Amino acid sequence: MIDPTADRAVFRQLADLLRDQIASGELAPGDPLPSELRLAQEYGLSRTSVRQAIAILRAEGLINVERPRGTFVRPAEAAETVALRRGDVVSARMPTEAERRSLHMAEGVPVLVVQSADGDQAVHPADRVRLARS
Amino acid sequence: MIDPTADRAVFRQLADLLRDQIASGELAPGDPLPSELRLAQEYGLSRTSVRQAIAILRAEGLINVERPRGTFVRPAEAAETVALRRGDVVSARMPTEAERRSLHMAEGVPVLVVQSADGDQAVHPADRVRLARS
DNA sequence: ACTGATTTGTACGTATGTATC
DNA sequence: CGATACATACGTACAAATCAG
Repeated sequence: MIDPTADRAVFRQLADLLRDQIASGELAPGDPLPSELRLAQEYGLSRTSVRQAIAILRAEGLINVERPRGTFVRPAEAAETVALRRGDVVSARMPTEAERRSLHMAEGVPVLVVQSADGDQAVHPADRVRLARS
Repeated sequence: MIDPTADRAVFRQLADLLRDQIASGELAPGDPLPSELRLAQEYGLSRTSVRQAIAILRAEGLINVERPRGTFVRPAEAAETVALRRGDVVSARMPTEAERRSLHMAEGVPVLVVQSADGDQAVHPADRVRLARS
């Protein structure tokens, strides 16, 4: 399961394991992950290592942590489609803290930045917006 | 400077402080951050708290950690422009571990996903690619 | 070639706080 | 009110890679 003597750090191994369970659907959107304490006991790790594994999945945008209710597989958001206009240039980056708060964004979600020809700039949460070139 | 009695966690306060220094240019691209030990001593924090602050900036894509050389303000990558075609739909998300390795991507960098009308899908590192609608 | 210092990474432990149930 | 679960913050120890001398 998890091999403390392996080259890969144990918290990375745990993150891999949980990521695989999410990817395979064994852990479906909305499902709770086992609590940190349960995971620590089950795999024989410290709670610190479990939290490092969880932190990886948070940064990847795979889970939501609702303190202190638990940790859940993130469900897909309903995405609105925004039309691109002539001369628009699209980029993506992680939001600043301020942007995350003001746009009510979850962790591990990038922003799409649309720079229009006239110099205006729009910033969209990438989990709720997709861009279409008509 | 950092207030242990404040509502905001000390490691978040330190992250704010460093983020501001990067945003203002006081820490310029390529500049090294003080070592974890130096930061811990300077601000009277444990190394654990310093590492949590650093982790935030890593997830935001603001710094590169080169072990054991040090931690540096991330310089901007040279970005190639890719043209969008009729019917393309653009989204962004964090890469999987496998994608990050195969595309040689730094931490805290999203991918741009271009779904073309014929069903093909292209995945681009968001720090090296921008998309243009002609 | 080697040695020691520096720096980040991993992994453990403890204690306490806070919000939910 | 107690149990549960995540958050914060401290500490220790050792590993691994780089660099200076």
